[in-house]
Amino acid sequence: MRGAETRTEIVGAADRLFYQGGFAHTSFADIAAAVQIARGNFYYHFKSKDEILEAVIARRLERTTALLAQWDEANPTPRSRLSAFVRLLAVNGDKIMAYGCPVGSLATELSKLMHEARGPAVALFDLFRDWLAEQFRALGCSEPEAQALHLLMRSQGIAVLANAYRDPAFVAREMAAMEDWIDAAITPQRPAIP
Amino acid sequence: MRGAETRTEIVGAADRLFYQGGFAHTSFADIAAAVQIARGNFYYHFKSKDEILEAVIARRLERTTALLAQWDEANPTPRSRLSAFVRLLAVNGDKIMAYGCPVGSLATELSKLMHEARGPAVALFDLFRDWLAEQFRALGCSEPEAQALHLLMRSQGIAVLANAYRDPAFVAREMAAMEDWIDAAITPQRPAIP
DNA sequence: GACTTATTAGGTCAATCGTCCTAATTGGAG
DNA sequence: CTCCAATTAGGACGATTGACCTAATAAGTC
Repeated sequence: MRGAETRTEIVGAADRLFYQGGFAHTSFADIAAAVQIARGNFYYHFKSKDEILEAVIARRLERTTALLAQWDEANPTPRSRLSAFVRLLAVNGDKIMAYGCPVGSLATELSKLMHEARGPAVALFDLFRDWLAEQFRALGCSEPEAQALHLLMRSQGIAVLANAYRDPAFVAREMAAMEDWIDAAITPQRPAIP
Repeated sequence: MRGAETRTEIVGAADRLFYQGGFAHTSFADIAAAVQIARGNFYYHFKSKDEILEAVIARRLERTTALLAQWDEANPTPRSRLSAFVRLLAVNGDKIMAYGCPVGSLATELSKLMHEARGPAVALFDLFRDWLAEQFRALGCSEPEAQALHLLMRSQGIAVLANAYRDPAFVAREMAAMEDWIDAAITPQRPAIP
């Protein structure tokens, strides 16, 4: 059963390298060097590079699902759960400033490559969107899905500019603005996205 | 002087291809096919692929500067100029849904490649940021640069999600939300980013 | 029209890419 | 211990990459 471990190591290294350097720019040689494995050995575990990408996306889907479940556990109220989402920008602040958002940058790259895995990559967005919408719905908001996409939109915009300018103050300021927007959005008298 | 025309054609084709398929994924063969030119001939006009990228960024800086000047001309008030910025999301809607934002996606890619042209690419953001800040300053806002970055952030977030979901309704909704935010931001009694 | 420069065409280069194949090695089952 | 399957190591493949070189051509200039 050593094979399964190797496969996991490959997917883990590929995940990290795809995030840091992009999918197209990461070669088998790069992954092989990271895992300390022979190059040809990849094809015992994966038939092609695209198959590694599939596995990486599957891994991210699993880990994201687990993260959202953990947020559900750790936060009793929908409002505090939304804050957990906002705080992710601070938790991963350094990585985001160095490499951008793993979800957004992968989806954008696969779109440009016209890669068939674009759909599965966008499914990562779906996880966050549906989870966020669930929180807004629990808070009695009128348009939970639109509000979820709005939060997702802001997090993506923050990630892109954080990566471009690498300014922690900007991230902190926009995180606070997100919190303010949430508070305003869940106040009944103000209906939609202000 | 045919040489200058050829160079312009090369840069124009490279600009489009870099946008549509990304910088790393676009080969000399791709550009050559687009311009109908011999591959080896590139090196008369450019010493390397990186030099083509420099020229593409320079071209984008020029064209963006011209666009902003045109917005200044066409719009008498700072408020209407801000709307011109928002409308860009609709004007380029189809391209954004297909390829994302040319500025954001290039900056993100060059960041991952650790390419030296990342700085010049981010300078494209500077043009928009400074121009937006000028409008907020003219409107007597207290933090024009932060507000400029906020608008830039929103446009980037919209571009990423528009590219991911390809949903025109989402873009239209968020454009309207941007306009509402601007109106609230330039109302004196409400200070900063709400 | 001769001459010189600017421009282009076409071919070659080593390096690297993803892919594939086969022999060696490992490790558990009988 | 033996044997068989699982796993790994290592090299070779054709294709493509960015880069470079040189000869042919076009375009002015005198």
